Amino acid sequence: MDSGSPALPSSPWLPFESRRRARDEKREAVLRTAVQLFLEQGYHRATLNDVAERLNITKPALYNYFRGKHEILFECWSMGAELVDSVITEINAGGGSGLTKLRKLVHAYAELMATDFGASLVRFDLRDLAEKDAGIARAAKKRIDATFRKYISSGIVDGSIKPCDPKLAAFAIAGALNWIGHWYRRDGASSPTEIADEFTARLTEGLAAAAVPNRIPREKTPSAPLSRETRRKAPGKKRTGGASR
Amino acid sequence: MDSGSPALPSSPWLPFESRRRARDEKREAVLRTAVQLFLEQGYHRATLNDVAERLNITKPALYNYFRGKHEILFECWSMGAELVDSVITEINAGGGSGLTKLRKLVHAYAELMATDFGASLVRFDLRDLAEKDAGIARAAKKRIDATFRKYISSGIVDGSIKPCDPKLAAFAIAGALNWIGHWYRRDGASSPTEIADEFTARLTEGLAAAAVPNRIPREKTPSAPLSRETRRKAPGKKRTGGASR
DNA sequence: CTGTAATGTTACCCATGGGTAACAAAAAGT
DNA sequence: ACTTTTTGTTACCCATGGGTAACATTACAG
Repeated sequence: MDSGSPALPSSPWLPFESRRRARDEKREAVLRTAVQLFLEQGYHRATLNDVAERLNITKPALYNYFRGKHEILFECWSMGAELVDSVITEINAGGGSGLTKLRKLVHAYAELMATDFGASLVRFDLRDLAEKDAGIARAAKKRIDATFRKYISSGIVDGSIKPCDPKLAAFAIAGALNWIGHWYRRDGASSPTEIADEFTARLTEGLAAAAVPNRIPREKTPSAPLSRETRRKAPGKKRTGGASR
Repeated sequence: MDSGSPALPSSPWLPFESRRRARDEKREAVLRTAVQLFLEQGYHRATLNDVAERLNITKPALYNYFRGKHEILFECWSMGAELVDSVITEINAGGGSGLTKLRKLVHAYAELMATDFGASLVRFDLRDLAEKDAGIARAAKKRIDATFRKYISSGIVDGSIKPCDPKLAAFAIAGALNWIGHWYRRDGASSPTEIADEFTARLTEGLAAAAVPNRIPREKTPSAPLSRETRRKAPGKKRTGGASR
């Protein structure tokens, strides 16, 4: 009975004692635990009781923070989407040819797929979302896809990428990247960085107009996909009024 | 009551009349309908009642042909696996460099992903299978992955493919291909053949050791991925004894 | 202290859907 | 014809798990 280990993703609810700390930290703790469980067991097999149990609370307590299971799923998915969005924003801010931007995107996206929230982006089934949320998700996916195509197209224009069908090329690249979310294991042979490096080379060398140095030119690529502070949410309460998100 | 359209994948059970025909045809009809429903709604949302309804029968009738829902899922998955296996067998029988074989595989696999049973291969969650079946499925996946790696490795040896990490290269290629199963729509802009041609070029030109003609050399590539007769099952009764499969 | 809001808990409800039992009606033997 | 097997049907069972109600507890304002 007393044996249970202290729950892997450190839980703000210590078994039976001090229960303080801010609301948002708890919300996030729920999401971290949920995304992990959804990934390892699948959304339908993972129950809210499971999620609650890992957090040392009971199912109804979850309803203090979320409307229901689908909302948890959606917010997990959103976390991943925000990560991608900030990656894109960062790349758009910088300069470079179409090929350069594409390589940055491939590299950062590959690393993202090795994270829980990143993987949730491609392993969760949009059909499990409420119709409204599914719409948002579809739109986000479309934006991401459009970005791949845009980089490729502009690369063709500026001469850094050889002519090809941007749509299918984008599908091929995104597919290879998304698949990482399905096979990557933390205890596997390759580290996220190694994978990202190799994929960046492999997926773009066929597109490069001329023979170019293989490795991604590390102009300023940070080791982490993005700076920590970029993705914070509005921390305001909730509970009162709008379901806006 | 009489209005219902005749159900898209022609059903051997006509609404309320002649019920003849062989057992196996019915089994296959169940699988065709099931795979379609599982793909369009997802395994957990698609109910056996749904499946039965589309076939003009009722749920318990399905149990004349299958042990339960997971068996149906597994057999759908198996259909896809058999298709891939026969593709591989065919390629292995033929000759050619590592690169040539890889291209054939990419081409055939791409076309397969545009079929229901092919897509089921990558869109069904192995965790929904019984542990025994899941083992079989994992083994099959491993064989397929091994084949990709083998072609790449042998291509490196025979000089047709430039040196690279066969494992990651195989993941990248398989990922791009598998993703087709997620985005391909019959009513989309690109036909399966177009997709297969483009992917064959796109995914292998970066690997080719020298500049080579882009398009796949159509030595003998049949338009259909494989000959119809290759994949028939043991048609014997069942019911008595062995659960062997 | 004391009232109120925030957060938990225990004890339920109940829709869903896989699976089964018991029976009906064709097909197939004999 | 008659039994027997195959293949359906109708009518159930019941485990699961999301969601809710009612109550307990703690934090904090005043």
